[in-house]
Amino acid sequence: MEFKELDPILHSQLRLAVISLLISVKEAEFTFIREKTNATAGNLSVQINKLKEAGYIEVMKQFKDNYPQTTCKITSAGINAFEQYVKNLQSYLGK
Amino acid sequence: MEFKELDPILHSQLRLAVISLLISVKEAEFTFIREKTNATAGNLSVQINKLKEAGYIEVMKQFKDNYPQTTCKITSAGINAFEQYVKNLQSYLGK
DNA sequence: TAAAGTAGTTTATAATATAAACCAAAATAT
DNA sequence: ATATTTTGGTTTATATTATAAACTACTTTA
Repeated sequence: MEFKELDPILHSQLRLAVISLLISVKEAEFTFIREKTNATAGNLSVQINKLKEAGYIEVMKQFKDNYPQTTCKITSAGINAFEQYVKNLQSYLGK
Repeated sequence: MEFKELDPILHSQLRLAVISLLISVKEAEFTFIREKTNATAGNLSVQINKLKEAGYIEVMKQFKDNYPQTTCKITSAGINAFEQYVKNLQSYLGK
């Protein structure tokens, strides 16, 4: 069995959680992601930016009820990267 | 679905590969692990030490045919940690 | 006996993760 | 009305990690 490369963008607990979440819900607000992942806002902000930079998510900023609102949505590149990551990870977990 | 904590000792590509390997072969020499993982010797040396420090592997040093020989063996704590890691990882990969 | 190879370790550096500090505005309490 | 707290973040500083480069110590081969 060969050990496959693990995409360093996804091989991070918080970024993996964010992508995992966005895979299931398609779209989510910053605060929702923060709650689900138990991350600090600062850390989440940084990691969301890296996922955006990588083209794995799309980030939309607007105002909702007077407050800023950041919404994230997974891209097809993000879905692909996640699927490949899971596949490659099998080489480390499998029998 | 809750995102479980991922043991930081195991959530590292190289260390995970080493443990994965040792789960399957029980005991392996440094050079064998190096070949299987395609790691540099320096990096492998450091990561093996961290796994030893964590009590996940046992490291034995001796001389074989005039050359130093480092042999690694997984401990029961290592097996447990790996199993828990895989289990927790499911919360990120699952449907 | 000089050069190249084996089997690593140590150290320096680059990349990452994380929390702390900060910012701007809105809501609330005094 | 104005001080305080809360919301929803971002930026920056720091600690941790991963990695490669340099080094050690010895052996084999030319």
